[in-house]
Amino acid sequence: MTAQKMAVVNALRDAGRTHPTAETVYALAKRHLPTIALGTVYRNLSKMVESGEVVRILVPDGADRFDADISDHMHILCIGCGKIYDIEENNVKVEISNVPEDVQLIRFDVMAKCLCADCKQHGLNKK
Amino acid sequence: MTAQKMAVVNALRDAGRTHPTAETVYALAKRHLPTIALGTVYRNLSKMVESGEVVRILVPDGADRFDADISDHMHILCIGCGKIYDIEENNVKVEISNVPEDVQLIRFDVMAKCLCADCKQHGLNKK
DNA sequence: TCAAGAATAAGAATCGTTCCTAAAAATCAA
DNA sequence: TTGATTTTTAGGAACGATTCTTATTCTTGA
Repeated sequence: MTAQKMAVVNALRDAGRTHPTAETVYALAKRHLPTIALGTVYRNLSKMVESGEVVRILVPDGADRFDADISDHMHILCIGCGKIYDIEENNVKVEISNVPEDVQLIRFDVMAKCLCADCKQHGLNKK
Repeated sequence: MTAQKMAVVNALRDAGRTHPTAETVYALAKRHLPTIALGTVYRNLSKMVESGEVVRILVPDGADRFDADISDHMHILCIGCGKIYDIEENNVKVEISNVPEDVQLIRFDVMAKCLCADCKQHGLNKK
């Protein structure tokens, strides 16, 4: 646990449920450790994703987002404003049948798209 | 329907079920129209995605893939070799419950990850 | 205490993709 | 048909996100 990794961990904590991009994590981490480099943030985030401490969320036409909440849950992306919302795992059911038996399924990523309440009311916000 | 779009359409037909990247479509399109430019391929693909003639498949850590088969089906990505396999729609079931009613769900993308038969037998191939 | 390995800062390089510009082609109006 | 307007294109520069390189700074432990 280096000071840099600690800064990334703290940044993710500070980000709360906002599903920040690497760039945002970098900005937050700098408050804890002003000398930290963007590359270091990317490297630590990637390692943490690999080790399962953090989840990487792929976004169409945008930078990856990161989630320190590794409890089982999935995400909905608002196509209006780009915000990502959480959905508890037990509210999502995915079933795939008739998969050839020599193919080993590893896992599913479900990304739902939505218009959030704000965007429905006030029209698409940026992005 | 310009000659360039025709070349892209033919390239996609040539690609069959291989879920090609834009770069691959470009290579195939060149056989039909050697002077076509990469930017033109990207532009035509994007238009066709927008108009619903073609499906864009997002891949973690890699270039987008394109699928001229717009029948309802989903995809599994082999994390060993990067190949994408089709799953018929009626073999996939996704359900999301307890979505706040002021949030309007648009659609789901399910990307499953697997180890395909080849990679299970012969170990991870590249990528 | 020193050597060997791991992690870092800084910025260059890379990759996939989009944008820009000038030229060519298609469309339309009279 | 002719000219004007619009659309599309080729080619390559530019871009954003991410990874890589290099030289330097920590760790670690014999």
